[in-house]
Amino acid sequence: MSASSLPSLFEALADPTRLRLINLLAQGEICVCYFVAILNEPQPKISRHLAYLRRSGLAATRRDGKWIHYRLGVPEGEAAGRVLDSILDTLRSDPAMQRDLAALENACCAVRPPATIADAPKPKLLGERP
Amino acid sequence: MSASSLPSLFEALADPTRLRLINLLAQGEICVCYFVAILNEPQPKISRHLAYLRRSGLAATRRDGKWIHYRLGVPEGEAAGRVLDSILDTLRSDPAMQRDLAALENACCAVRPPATIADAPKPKLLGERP
DNA sequence: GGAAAATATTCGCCAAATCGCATATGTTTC
DNA sequence: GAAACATATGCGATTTGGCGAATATTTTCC
Repeated sequence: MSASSLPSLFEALADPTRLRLINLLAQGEICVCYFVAILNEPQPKISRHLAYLRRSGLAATRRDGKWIHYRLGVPEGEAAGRVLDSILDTLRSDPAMQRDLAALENACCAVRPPATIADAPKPKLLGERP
Repeated sequence: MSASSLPSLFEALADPTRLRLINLLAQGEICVCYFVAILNEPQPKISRHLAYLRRSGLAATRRDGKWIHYRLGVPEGEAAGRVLDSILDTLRSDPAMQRDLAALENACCAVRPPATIADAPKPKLLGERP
């Protein structure tokens, strides 16, 4: 990654909604309806911010029937990876972000998940204990 | 630093001119005319971006007669410090940024410095060999 | 094939950021 | 105190970004 691409990386990070999305994406592969349910924001808003992340190379998608799963797309370059890692670290240390992560865990493993994500495919979280 | 302040941190970093300024500021305390000379941009543009950095807490100033010296103002919070450190690291690894640093060294130690900074106070660079 | 569900996109509007240019402010010097 | 210098700020124009509301697209299900 050349420094000429750093400004656009930071533009992508300069929005509270996108930071929340990135924080969740760090957990693994998650489908859109989960973001809508957890952030509790209008679906078009979520979709626009996810599209922004995809355009900026920070996210990638996989279609699965009518669902679309998002995952982190790490920007190329070792140094950029370190930047992103420390950012993810910083996010994890924030209470509001921890609340989002807890809500994700909750939605994943709930016996009776909320109606909006009732039959959505479960996220594939990284580093899970089997 | 709470995550609610992260977006504004990233907004501050989301500009090529400000990244160049930050890269130079990482070297120590530098007065404005050096930035103007090294970046080779209009003085009001430099001044506005420096003011932006100051407002966002990333820079602090010290008046010295008619000159004003800028230095990095590290944002509070251990995690944010790590973010900033890795960003500075990334900047250092970029060729264009390295050119700026070389130009700074050059301007500092030149026998005949360019007229625009001829009698400006020399920057106080950190970690210099005495 | 038509309804329903999941996701994406368009549109109009408003707030904010950047820029170039001109000008103001503060400081020194003679 | 007036001129010269270093730095900051105001202004108008342009661009960009985010939002809500409505709508389009793609896929499944019956």
